[in-house]
Amino acid sequence: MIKVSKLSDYATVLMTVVAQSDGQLLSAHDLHEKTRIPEPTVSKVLKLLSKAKLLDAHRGAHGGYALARSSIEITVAHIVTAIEGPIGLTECSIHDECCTIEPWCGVRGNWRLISAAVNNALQSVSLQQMATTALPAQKRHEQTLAFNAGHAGA
Amino acid sequence: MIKVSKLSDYATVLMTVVAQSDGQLLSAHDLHEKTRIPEPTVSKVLKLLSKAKLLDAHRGAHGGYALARSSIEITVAHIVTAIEGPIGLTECSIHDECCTIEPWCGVRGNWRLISAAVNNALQSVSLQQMATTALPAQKRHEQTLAFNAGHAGA
DNA sequence: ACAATTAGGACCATATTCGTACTATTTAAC
DNA sequence: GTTAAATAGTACGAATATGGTCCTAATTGT
Repeated sequence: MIKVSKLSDYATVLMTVVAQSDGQLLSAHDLHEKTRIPEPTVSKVLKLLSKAKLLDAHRGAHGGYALARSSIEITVAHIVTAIEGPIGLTECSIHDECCTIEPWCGVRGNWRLISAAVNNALQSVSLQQMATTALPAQKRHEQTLAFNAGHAGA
Repeated sequence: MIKVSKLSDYATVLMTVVAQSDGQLLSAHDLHEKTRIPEPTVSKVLKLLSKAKLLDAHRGAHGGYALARSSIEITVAHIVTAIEGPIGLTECSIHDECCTIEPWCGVRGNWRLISAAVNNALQSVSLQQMATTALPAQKRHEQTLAFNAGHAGA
């Protein structure tokens, strides 16, 4: 199975919750309580998201995290990249270093193109869309709901 | 980095070579020589591809493998699925079993949609396209070259 | 000053992946 | 019929990646 790491998955959950908090600061502890993700792990993920400038961190008493940009401008691709680094399906899609079979390999160019297509798929979903469809129904209908239209054709 | 396993990568290389052999049987040993992938590993991958009915296996002396279907009908998605099982970016995209945070998780539906989009990207590239663009230039121009047009918009 | 909070590492247990090896089965050629 | 060449299936070990935890330092509101 092609998969994103568990940490990336957690990251989307956490970002979604932050996006739903209307700019209020949420600490690692708060987010642990809301998501039940183990607290040290929450902390680790938040640090990575902050380092990638997707979250603003506020230290000290009553500190916490908030979105660094509007949820419309943040995509799933940003989140995954923050945790795992550049998106590519094979090593050679990202680095030029040859693998051991490189001189006999004719498919490298193809993998680069496929990786780009996957990247597009992830870029086509914004955090706002994630946060909206993750909301209970009564809140959801108040917001734009272009999710399916947005990426069904990808 | 989101990635397919090395074995899946090998599988695309091997399938590409088989596709370029005009229906002639190729043994695991032949393919090892053409690709420099370690022979036991070649053998393992071929078994998986055969089990998935992407290759026909012929046992016995002068046996080997050939495509089970036309290279137009085989996609990268088929190959990756043969090696790694169903394509999904998170566990919950494929299985309904809840993960530990399931009751607090609002993003599962979104991951299913994103996984479907990625799946589409992989389905949009046929083995024929891989094999064609992987060929040396003089052979390549004799064949259809719709690769870029085929998935650039995905 | 103190308490609450993030920053940045280091660390370990576990799971996964990759490559290999072994045995059984099938089939063509002689 | 015997032999050689090939795949089928399974099991296994080493290397690697991942997930989760913990510790110390730095920052900031009360």
